Order: sequence, then structure tokens, then C-alpha cells
Amino acid sequence: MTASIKDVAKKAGVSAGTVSNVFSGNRVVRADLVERVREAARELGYQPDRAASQLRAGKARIVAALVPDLNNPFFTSLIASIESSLRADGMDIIVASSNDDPAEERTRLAALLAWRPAALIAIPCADEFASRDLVDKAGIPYVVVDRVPHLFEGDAVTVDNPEAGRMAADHLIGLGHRNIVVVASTMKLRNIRERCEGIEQVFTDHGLGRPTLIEVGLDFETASERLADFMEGERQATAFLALTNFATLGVLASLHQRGRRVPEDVSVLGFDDYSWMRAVNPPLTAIRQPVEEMGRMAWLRLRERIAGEDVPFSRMRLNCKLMVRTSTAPAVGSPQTDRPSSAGRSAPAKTG
Amino acid sequence: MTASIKDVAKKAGVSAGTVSNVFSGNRVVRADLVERVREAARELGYQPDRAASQLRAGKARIVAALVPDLNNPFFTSLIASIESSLRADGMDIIVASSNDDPAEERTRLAALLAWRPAALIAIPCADEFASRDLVDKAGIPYVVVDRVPHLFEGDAVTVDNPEAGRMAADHLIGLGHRNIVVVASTMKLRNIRERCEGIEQVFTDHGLGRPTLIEVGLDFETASERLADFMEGERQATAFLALTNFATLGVLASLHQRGRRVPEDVSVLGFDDYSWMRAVNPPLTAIRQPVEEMGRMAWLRLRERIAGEDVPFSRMRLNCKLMVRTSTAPAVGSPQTDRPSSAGRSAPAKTG
DNA sequence: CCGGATACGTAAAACGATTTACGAAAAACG
DNA sequence: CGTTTTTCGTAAATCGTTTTACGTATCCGG
Repeated sequence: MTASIKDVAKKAGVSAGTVSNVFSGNRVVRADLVERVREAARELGYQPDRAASQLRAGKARIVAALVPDLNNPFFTSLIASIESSLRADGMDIIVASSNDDPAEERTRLAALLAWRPAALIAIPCADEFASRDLVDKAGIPYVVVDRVPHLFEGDAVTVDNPEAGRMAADHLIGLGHRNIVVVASTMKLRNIRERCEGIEQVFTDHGLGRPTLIEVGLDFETASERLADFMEGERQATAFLALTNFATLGVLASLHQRGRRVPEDVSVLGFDDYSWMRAVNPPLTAIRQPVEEMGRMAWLRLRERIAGEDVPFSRMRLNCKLMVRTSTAPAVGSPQTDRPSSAGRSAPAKTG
Repeated sequence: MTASIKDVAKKAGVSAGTVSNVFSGNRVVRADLVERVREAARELGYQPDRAASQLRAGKARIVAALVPDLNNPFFTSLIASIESSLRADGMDIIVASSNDDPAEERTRLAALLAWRPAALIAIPCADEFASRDLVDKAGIPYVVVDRVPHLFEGDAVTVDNPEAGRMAADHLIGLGHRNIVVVASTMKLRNIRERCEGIEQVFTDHGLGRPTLIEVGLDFETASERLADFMEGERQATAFLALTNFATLGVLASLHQRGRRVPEDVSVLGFDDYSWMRAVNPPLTAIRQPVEEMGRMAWLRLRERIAGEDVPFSRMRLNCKLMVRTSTAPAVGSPQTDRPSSAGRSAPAKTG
């Protein structure tokens, strides 16, 4: 059905090799022949078959991406960024979702590798990245993004999670909040743990005890559910610090459900920064992750590796940014102070 | 680096053809040989090269998806749905974004087709789908989703846009709203036009004139901007009916910016239905598009086509659902009535 | 015990590209 | 002008599979 290189060769009256050279630019071809080949190709609607090309040349022009969830805008934004970086280098992207399940991750990864991609970008579903052995065996360069295994030997791109946690905690404590609830997706993930560490550090620096911490899972539904349960008995918190996208949503939903107003009754600080956070009322104070840049960095590193550069492994740690909006306000009854201890513990939670 | 079928064959003491048969199941192989081949493959970490396999067999196990914007959750949800349908059939998905630009659409599409995918799922950036000729020439089955060309001869999956428009308009008019502003992305898109038609029809049925209509573009930034401009001079509207995701966000953002409260001062009805719409305050009344189902349907049809079934072209028209939440309320000063004419025109817009 | 199925493995020819080795013509050089 | 070099096209080999054609062994009925 589709024209092959031979059809073009015949039509242009040259050999297949010449046609190949015209398109790949691997060797120079006389101008008049180039013209004839181009013309013939145009007439036939010919375009080199990438699968065949990759097979023979051993150079893949496809990159694989493995993410935990294609419904999470954080991951898809990352893919968007990577896709637009890739394209400049004539690459295409093949994607798969592990659905946050290690077993699926393994099979999906195997399927991706079966295409012999030039490289892989992985966001593991658990941060041991148990399926890593498959990639190692395949011998292709890869970079782990966002969720990096402990003692990982390889390229990685993350944000500075401890610092992000500190920024968030600083902001809330600076506003006088002492009863802060930290809403994590799951402590099984290292990035989440690191954010918590940053937060706790600030608490310690201020002479405060550890903040209340709850785990609410990886999607909106379960997050809302668990938060609703939690809030049942909770009356003291003056601020919620949500460590992920869906955790933020869950907090908002259950606060609203219980009729507690933001920021009058309780402050909310979220993670990730999407359009809707700016649009809603009140606009959300949030820690912005540099998604766009993460994607670019990941590809930059992979490109070097593909080119065969033997640079040492690197862990890029990008900085988050605190976007202060109006969902966070001074704690009720607390003057805006940095004095340690005191306050908080006994601060009456205004109920809605 | 990676083991090939020959390595496995040698190790198992059989021919390459036999190894192929073991993995493809194309012909039966004696049990003991199967065992030996499997064992050898396991030891070598062998997995058939999909590119090579596709080249020889002429059967592609990859599907291409072309969308206008990977940062729009509507499109990525669609991809998520398709990906999970595909996987059940052993397919993988390769994606590209046209960035809402016909020229880019053309080059990206060409790149996708160069992989000789088994099928294509396309969401054109303009609804003529000007690059369609490329797909036709490639001779692969494809389905157009969401944005369907006029008089399109082919498979398509959309929602019932006129009906969606009617539902939305009915809801608002039923609440007594007469000064409704319809916020479209761009009238260049047929689905948007159809939604408008549905809306206008309801207006006519109620003896009302045409609603105010503004176009705000395809992304959040420009939408907010244009809406801010628009609202500068606007004081009468009691309800905004946003026809897309980003339009909805734009409406919320600029209303908030001008200090108009939802739903007390003005009602807002949005399109698409995402987690954040449920989570925010007030929860948004919205028209929910069956994204998940759209993806499934698209793949179902493609699967038939790939299998060679010669069914006639179909345009699947799925139903949207109105999710009534609290961002829409009875119009101020208007009793909840269906009486035509009167009202509206002169209803004072409460300013914030 | 013979003839014809049946079962199943192997060698070799594809698939559509790239790359290598070679050769003919043109160009450069002394 | 003869020799060497450069330029550039072609034929053939090759990438890792699948598939076709063929061969050998086993089985079965008569």
C-alpha cells in the first residue's frame, strides 16, 4: 500500500542506496539526482519507514515514557514538556501508564523496551523502581524523574523536596499557624518523605513538636474519603498543608463539605500549580514545581547519553517556588509572630 | 547488546523459526522444545524486537494519537482511556501534539505515520482536519474524536453537542436567568458551534433573543485576559455558560478578580468535569463529557477496522450529563419561571 | 508391510531500510 | 599526458523478525 524506498528508486531511476542517502543525508548526492529523488518521493507520498530504518541503522528515534497515572496532570504536563523537547531532535514518544502498580509497571516497561527505544524516562510507581533491572539489561540510557530510589546510581531529575517542605512550613508558621495538618499521599514515596522532613525541620527550629500527619492515597476519591473521616474528629487545625495535587483537592473538598471556610477558618497550602488553582475562589497558595523545566532537563541529559557522552551520573534538583495567593491567612487569634512554642496547641479552632 | 532471536535459537539448540513460533504462537511447537526455548529466552532476557517483527509481519502493534494540546486534561484523559483500552490488545501508543497549529499538525502527523501504526486517533486542531489526506494516503484506519470535519466521511466519536448546549441553557433558563453570556473558545470549531446552536435553540423556544457570545481562545491565559476585558463594560449578566475547560477557568478567574461572587452575584456553568470542579468552593455545575467512554468507543471501532471488518462508517454521538452543583443558583430578582420574554433584559446585575 | 496423512523442525527468502565494498568517471597533479 | 586522487552511484549484505517450502519421522488403516 505504502511506497517503499525501492519504488522511489525505480521511479527516479536510481538505486535504493541513493534514495537512502538523499533522505538520511549520510552521503552527498549530486544535485540533479537529489531533485529527481525528491520529486519521485513527493509523487508517491513516500516517507522512510522508521521501524525499518531503526532496525538496520541501530539508531532508535523513539523514546519511551513510563508514568504512574495518565490522569494526573502533573505527569501529563511532564510528558507535554518532554514531547516538545524531543520533537526538536526528531524523536517521537511512546507512553505507558503503570497505574501505580508495580506488577503492571513491569509488564508495561517490558512492552516499551520491546520497541528498543533510544532512551527511557521513568516515573516509578514505588521509589525502589523494582523494574529497573529490565532497563539495565536493555542497556539504554534512562532518567528517573520525581520519584528517585534510595542510593540510586543513575541520572535523576527531582525538585528540592526538603526545601519545598521548608518553604511551605515557613510560610504557614510565619502566619502564626501552630496546628498544622500535613496531608501526604503516602509516606512510601521518598519525595513525600523528604517534603515532610523539610517541614519537620522548620517545626523543630521553631521549637514546635511534630505536626499531625495523615496519608490519603494517590487519587482524589480516596483522598476525599480519608480526609472526611479525619476531619470528623478534628477541630484544632488552623492550616492544612497538602503535599500533592490530589491531596490538595481532597482537603478543599472535605473542608467545603464540613462548611469550613478558606482562609477565614482554616488556611490551605497546596502542591503543584495548575490553572484552576489561580482561577478558583480563593486562589490557592501553592508550591509550584517547575514541571516544564523538569521535562527539559530530563531530555537534555538523555540526549547527552544517547550521543554517547560519558558524563558522570547526576541528580538534578530543581527549585520549587512558593506562589502566595489568598488561601493562606494569619492564624486566628495568633499575632503574626515567629515566637516558638506557645500558641497553637490551645488555639481554638473556629468551626464552620 | 540485546539478545536476538538467533542467540536464543542457538542456546536452545533449535532454529530461529522455531523460536519465533514459540513466541508468536503461529504454529504449534513440541512441548519439550517450547520449554527449552522459554528457558533460553529467560536466561538471555530475550524479548522479540517489535520493530523487526512489525517490519516482517506487516502487522503493526502500535497506535498513533494526535492531539492539539497535551496540557489540556480533556485530551490527556482521552489518551489515558485509550491507552488502557489498547493495552488489552497488546498495543502500544505513540503520541504527538499539534499545539493547535495546522502546520505542526501536518509534520507531527507525518512523523507518526512514519512508524506505520496500525491505526490513528486524531483530534484535529481545526475541524477541517486539513492533514487528513496524509492519513488517507497511508491507508490506515482512523477515527476522529471530538472535532469532526463538516460532511466527514469516516469514523468519528463525539458527544451530542447540541443536546449538551440545550441541557446547559435549559438549566440556566429554568433558574430564571435571562442575561446569559456564552463563553466559547472559538467559533471556528464545530463542536463549539453545535453547543451554541443547542443553546440558541432553547433561547428561541423560550422566546428569548440570542445570548451574548464571546470567544476567548484555547488556553487559560488568553481566556482570562479576554474575559477581563469583556467584563470591564459588562454589568447585566446573571450567568456565564462556559463551553470549555479553559473558558470555565477564565470565567472563574475574572469574576473573582472583579469581586463578583458565585453563585450569589452570578451563576457559572462549565464544561468538562474534573476533580477540581467538585473540590472547589462553590462546587461547579458542569456538563460532563464521557471522556472515558469516548476513548473506549474510539478504540472499539478501530479494532474492528484493524481486524478488517467492513462495517459502514459511523459517527458515535455520546451523551453528556449535567452535574448540578452549587455554582448555579436562581437568578436574582427572577422567580424561577419559564415565562418567555420579560425579565432578563432589565434585570439589574448585582455588583460585587 | 505399504501408502498416505499428520506433526513438526529447518533453511532460506522476504520485509524496508542502511551501510559496505567496489568501480567508473571526473578532477587534480606533476 | 599519465597517474593518482576524489566524487559519487550501484549492488549486495545486513538488521531481527516471520513465513514459505521442504524434509523427515511417526502414525494409522488396510
